[in-house]
Amino acid sequence: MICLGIGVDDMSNPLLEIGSLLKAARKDLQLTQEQVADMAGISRPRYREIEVGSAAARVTTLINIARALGLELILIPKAIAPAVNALLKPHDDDDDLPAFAVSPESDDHD
Amino acid sequence: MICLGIGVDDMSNPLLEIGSLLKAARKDLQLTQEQVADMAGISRPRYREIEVGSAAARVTTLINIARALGLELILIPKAIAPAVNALLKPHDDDDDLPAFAVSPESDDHD
DNA sequence: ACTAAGAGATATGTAAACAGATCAATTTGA
DNA sequence: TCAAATTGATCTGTTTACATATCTCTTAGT
Repeated sequence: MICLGIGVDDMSNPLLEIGSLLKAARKDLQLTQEQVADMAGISRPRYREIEVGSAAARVTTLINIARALGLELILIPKAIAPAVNALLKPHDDDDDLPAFAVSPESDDHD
Repeated sequence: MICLGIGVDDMSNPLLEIGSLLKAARKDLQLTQEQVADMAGISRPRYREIEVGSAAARVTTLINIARALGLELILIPKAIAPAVNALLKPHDDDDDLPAFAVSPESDDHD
C-alpha cells in the first residue's frame, strides 16, 4: 500500500485530534470500543465515529467518554496552554497520555 | 422571592460549570452574548442556552466559543488535573479566568 | 421618567447527534 | 487454517443542537 505525503493523522482537525487521543487512551487501558461506549453510555457505532473523528460529540458525551478513559476535559486561558503542555511532556513515564489543545479552527457554518 | 438552600451556581452539573466560566470570560472581555455568538458562528439564543447551561453544545461549537473567548479546550489525564489547577490559581494577576475540570457526571440516558 | 441596549425566553423548522440493528472486513488466537 | 473477537460501515428512526424570528424583562444612559 502506497501512502505518500500527508502523515497518518492530520492534526489540523480537532475532531481527528480528539479521536486519536481517545484511541490512544483506550488502547493504553486495553479496552474495546464497545467497553468504552458502554461506560460512556453511548452506542458502539457512535463511539467509533467519535474516535475516528467523523462526527462531533456533544460536550456531555465527550465528558462521559473522557471519564471512562481516566481523562478530564478542561478549559484554560490560551496564555496558560504552553505551561500546561510543558507540564504534560516531562511526565513521560509509562501510563500517561499526551494532553493536547485544540487549535484555531473553523467549524461547520461561518 | 425566597430561595432557600442551594447556592446560586450549583457546580455539580458540568454544563452549569462550563456556562458560568464562559460568562465570566465574556464579562471579563466586556463582550455581549451576541458578539460572542457571532464570533463562534452560532445564534444568540443558542449561545445563551449554552451559557446558562440549559443545553449541551457540540464539542466543535464549544471549541469555537472558547476560541472567541481566548480559552482552550484540553484533555488531560485525571492524575495531572490537580497540577494543572495549581498552575492556574497562582496566576491571579488581572485578566485571567479560572480554569476548571468537569467532574464525574452522569448525562442523559443511562 | 424615558429610551435603547442587552439579556431572558419561546416557537417553528432543519441538520446532525444519538440508538439499535445488521452487514462485511479485519485482527487475534488456538 | 479456522473461528472468535474486534472493528469498519451503513440503514432507519428518534432526540436534540442548531437557525431565525419574535416577544418580554432588565439594565444602563440621558
